[in-house]
Amino acid sequence: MSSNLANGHDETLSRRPTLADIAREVGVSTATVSLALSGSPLVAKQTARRVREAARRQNYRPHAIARRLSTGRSEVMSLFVLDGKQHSSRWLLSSSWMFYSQILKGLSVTLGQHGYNLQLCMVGDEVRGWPSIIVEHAMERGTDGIFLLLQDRDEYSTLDELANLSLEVPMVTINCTLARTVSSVQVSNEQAASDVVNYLISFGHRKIAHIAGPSDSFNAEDRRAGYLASMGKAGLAVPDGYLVEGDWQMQSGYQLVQNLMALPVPPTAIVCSNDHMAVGALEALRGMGIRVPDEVSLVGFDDTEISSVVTPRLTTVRQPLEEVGIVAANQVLAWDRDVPSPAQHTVLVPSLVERESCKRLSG
Amino acid sequence: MSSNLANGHDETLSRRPTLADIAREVGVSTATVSLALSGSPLVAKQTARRVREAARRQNYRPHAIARRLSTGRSEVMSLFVLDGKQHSSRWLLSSSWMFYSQILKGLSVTLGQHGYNLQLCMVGDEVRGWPSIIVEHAMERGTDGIFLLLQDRDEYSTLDELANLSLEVPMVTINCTLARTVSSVQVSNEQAASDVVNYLISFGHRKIAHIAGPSDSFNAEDRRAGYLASMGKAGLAVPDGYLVEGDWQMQSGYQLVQNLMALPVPPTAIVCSNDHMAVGALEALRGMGIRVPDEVSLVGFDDTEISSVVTPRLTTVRQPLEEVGIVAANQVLAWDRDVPSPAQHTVLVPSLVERESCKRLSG
DNA sequence: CTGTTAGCGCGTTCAT
DNA sequence: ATGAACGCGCTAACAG
Repeated sequence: MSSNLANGHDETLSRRPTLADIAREVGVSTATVSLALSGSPLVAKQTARRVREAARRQNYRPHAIARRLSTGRSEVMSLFVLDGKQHSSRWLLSSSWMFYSQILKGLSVTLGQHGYNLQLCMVGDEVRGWPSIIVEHAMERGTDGIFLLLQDRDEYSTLDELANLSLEVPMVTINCTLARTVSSVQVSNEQAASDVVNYLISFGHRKIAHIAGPSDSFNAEDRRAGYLASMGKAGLAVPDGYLVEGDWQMQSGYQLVQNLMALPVPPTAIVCSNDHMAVGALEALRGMGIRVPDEVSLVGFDDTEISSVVTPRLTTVRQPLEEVGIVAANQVLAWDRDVPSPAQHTVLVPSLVERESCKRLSG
Repeated sequence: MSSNLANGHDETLSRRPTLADIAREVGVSTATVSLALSGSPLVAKQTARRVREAARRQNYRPHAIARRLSTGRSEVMSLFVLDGKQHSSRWLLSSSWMFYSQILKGLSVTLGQHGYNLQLCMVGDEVRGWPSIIVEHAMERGTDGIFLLLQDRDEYSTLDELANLSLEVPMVTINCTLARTVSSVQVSNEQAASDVVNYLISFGHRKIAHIAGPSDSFNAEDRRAGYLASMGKAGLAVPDGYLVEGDWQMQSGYQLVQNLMALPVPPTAIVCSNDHMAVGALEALRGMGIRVPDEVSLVGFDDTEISSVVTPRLTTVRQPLEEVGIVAANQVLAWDRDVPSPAQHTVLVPSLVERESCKRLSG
């Protein structure tokens, strides 16, 4: 019945209670209190109960930082999102975020279940030398694990700097493989693109074009490679002008598709490296009076929300991104327990989402 | 020219160098080293140089956790994203993420500039008693500031628990005001909705309906209030059936607009509480052969990407979300410097994005 | 200018 | 079953 709510123990004490305070009240030592509160069987039931009560009465909370110093575990994992060297407006691209968000969820939840906090560090264009930032974090022991979410190819020097430097902290790259020695988790965009082309081929298409993404993007390159692989394997030619490069934005899809259709032999199917460019293409085609999918089949990538909003609804590729986060989390968690586990490289498979923008070629 | 790269100092020493190690090499005390490395003017230029060199040679990094324990600052701020009591699929809602992402950027960048790390904690439906999680974080001194991103109204008990409990850590709620005593940053959704209605009135509309969001959402309620306020102020009636409630999803907009148009006196303009429902409404109207904006004007909310993709492009409301993050960050940073600053409540104003889905009523 | 010393709060021996 | 003592690595207050 103390009138002092904030601090049940009747002392003029603005500072937070520590193990010593509660030890004093119960009349035992700090060691006993520590053991009791962590549920050790070494302490007598009776004592443990009294300790817990005192702790509650004093509104005691362990000091996380002190615990971390003592145990040597920071209880924190860090996610570095490298936003590439693009315009800083890149962060606002919905396509980037539908990407980040699901991975974030996977990481956050999985790590949370294991008692880790997730630190988010967005590194934008403005920050030169991001590797040093990461190294610093790791070496200051502010983190027990590092996730590196990369979108764009970067200078090799920086990559190596990171791969070679032994951080003594588990690290996994997400969305790409930096080096054989550094664990990674990614989705096989190459296979996805390949599947898409095969799908179109099974619909009787032979004149298949590709609107790729920027060549410094990992995903764009993989998708391009998958496209080329399937075309080659099927013995289909890729005429001049069939493989063009956009910048992810709708506008570029809008313009590039016009070049495509102006070709001597225009394609009957177009694989776009993301949904936005596909939607741009869709609009341009509509403007040109070319019907989708009757005259041209169209495929997007990412299964963004817009792909199910446009008319016709866009056939696209969905990536299991939440699982990417979960797998990545589990990889560093594994490293954390039995030290230096060898690098693992996980590749998850995407799935084709069939909607209305593709049609079997009649005749 | 040591052959031991990992540890320039020639000792069989796998552990990381500490202040003591480098102090020993230079022949000064740890205190001097500490001061020198933090660039204190109290130390002789000569000594400082030698210290820096030794530090570099030994590849020394300060131990962040030790520093934090010593200084009492955790160097961390925490963002709690409360995902409401909805289906856990809520996290995947793009509309939520276009919301989160911009705020995240504002927070992350601003805090980073001040030497703080951002911890992200997603609290979903599955976690009962989220307030205790937050309290725990705060009381364990694992964080120097708390951001609370709330979407849905929650039980009052939990709110009060948080508002009353003095955390001794600055806290600001984002997107709503929990209590007068707790700082907050938000966008005036009420004014936004009000502006929208006035805009439609200025176009000659008088029969204006509203498809609201779920009533347990802060934003939905504010928008509904703004709608009612402007209607009332203009002396316009809100007939039975003109105010309906959806669930944010396209599907609900699709269905509700059909009820609206089946009314004895159907509206000539409809304010939807988000873009998704507006797009759903758009599709339904198209299906019913009702042209937008010629026969019915339509307004969305959020300026989601889809709003500029559909035909006609949707007039909507944009919120300055990145600025919300920046302001929130600055508020806790201010608190952090000169302690207990009084609660501040900032309200930012949204802006109407005029596109093609509204038309002046002719006649 | 520099060294000494005392915490910071907790976990963890090793005695008893 | 419990207590005393030490270590984690750094900063801060004071002494010289």
